[in-house]
Amino acid sequence: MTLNQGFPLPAEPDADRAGEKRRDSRIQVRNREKILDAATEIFSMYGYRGATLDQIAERAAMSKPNLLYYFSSKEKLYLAVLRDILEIWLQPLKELDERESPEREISAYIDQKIRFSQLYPTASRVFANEIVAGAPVLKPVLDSYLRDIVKKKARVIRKWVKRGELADVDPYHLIMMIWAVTQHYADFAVQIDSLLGKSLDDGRFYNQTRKHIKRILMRGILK
Amino acid sequence: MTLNQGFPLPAEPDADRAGEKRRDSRIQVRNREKILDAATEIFSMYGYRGATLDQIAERAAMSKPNLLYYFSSKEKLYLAVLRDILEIWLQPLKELDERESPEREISAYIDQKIRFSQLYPTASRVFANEIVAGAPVLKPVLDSYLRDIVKKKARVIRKWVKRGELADVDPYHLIMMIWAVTQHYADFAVQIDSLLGKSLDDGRFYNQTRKHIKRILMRGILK
DNA sequence: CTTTAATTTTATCCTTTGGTAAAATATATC
DNA sequence: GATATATTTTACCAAAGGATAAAATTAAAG
Repeated sequence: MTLNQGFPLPAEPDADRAGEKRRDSRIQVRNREKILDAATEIFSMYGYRGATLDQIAERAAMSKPNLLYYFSSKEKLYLAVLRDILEIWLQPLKELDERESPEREISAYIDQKIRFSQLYPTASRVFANEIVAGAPVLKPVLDSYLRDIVKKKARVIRKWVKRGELADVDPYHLIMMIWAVTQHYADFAVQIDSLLGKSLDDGRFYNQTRKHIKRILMRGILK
Repeated sequence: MTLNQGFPLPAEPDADRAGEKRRDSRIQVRNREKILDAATEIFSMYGYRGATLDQIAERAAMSKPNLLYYFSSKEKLYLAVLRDILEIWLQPLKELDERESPEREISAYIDQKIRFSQLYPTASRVFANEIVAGAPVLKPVLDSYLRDIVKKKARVIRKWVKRGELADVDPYHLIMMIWAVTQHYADFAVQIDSLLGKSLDDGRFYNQTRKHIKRILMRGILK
């Protein structure tokens, strides 16, 4: 739950978070959260450049200067949003454990990823937007932090393959395939709604989707 | 090659395309194309709202008013770009033929989709942007045109299942899985570049990706 | 209750942005 | 090569957008 732990996005030594004077009052916490939620939604629809502080302020039910009292610039606000998202986005991958069976571990990983799509679809879209845009902000993180984690986990998968517990798949492609499929249900939710009239909010559909993805993928990679 | 044929996006009866006077001169054709290319790139990075006509004009190496001489508004330009993209985006799906084997047809479909990602990554990103943003412009098309095509093709897949040539997969989920995986390589190209230092431009990587996706998916769905 | 500090509002600034008008230049047609 | 037409440039404009200043209000501390 604790955000920003040893995290590669600079932890703003700015007026925003620092000051070190009085620790966040009740009202601070509440308003920050309101703003972050509103920002996530607006950024998810319009991307960084397309979003406006007016829209965000309106959705957070406060004036623009008031918003700027909490986050001193649009950029800082965007960074704060991304930081929160990346943290929860990465968590599941870290948990892949080579000592367990690939069947169990990969299955659990898919579960967690699709869960994320269900719980935080807008967050997923902000992330998608940032990456599709060429990751102007997150590039350094992708190049260092993410790269390292994925490399480590690729090794785990390769070990499973060597042990003969998994078909001969490329670890990187497998990981990306899982990302692609699970995130698709959040990022392209409108399209899915157009075609099926369903969303992951619908518990039945959620489970059907989850099982279907797992069935095909697991069949595809298990020996 | 002919764009906009029986196509659901209104075919601007505007000054832009119409006039009916002189059919597009050489210079018209050339400049329109230059603008569309530039617009595709800028829209792919910033989305509709985030993109500016100044940027597009600059990339097209002409002045903003000059650009507006060819496309009378930002919105019309965006529509023109989307129209072109959607046409080529949809084409492959239409070709799924129930008289052929699912093995052959789905394999060919995946090939075409990944090819699109290789040839038109920026176009794919414009499309992704539009959908992630909630399809403000394309929603009507998704709800009608796309919906119909997909429904028709879902029937084809179901037929294969009934004939016992395919495992018992849900046709919609299968189609979306293919979309998700193939488009991922264009839409999230930066991420892939960060992790692997590769892109679909690299012929070797392109083929490896193509085969890998197909291997896992086909194994997952064939009987 | 004051007094001090935190929060919110109002007014305003400067830049960017989509778009227009009209003049200037190039291209085509007779 | 003159005349009409198409294209490009230059000069603007009004609205939107990120940001700041300072006044007004509210909450906290003693």
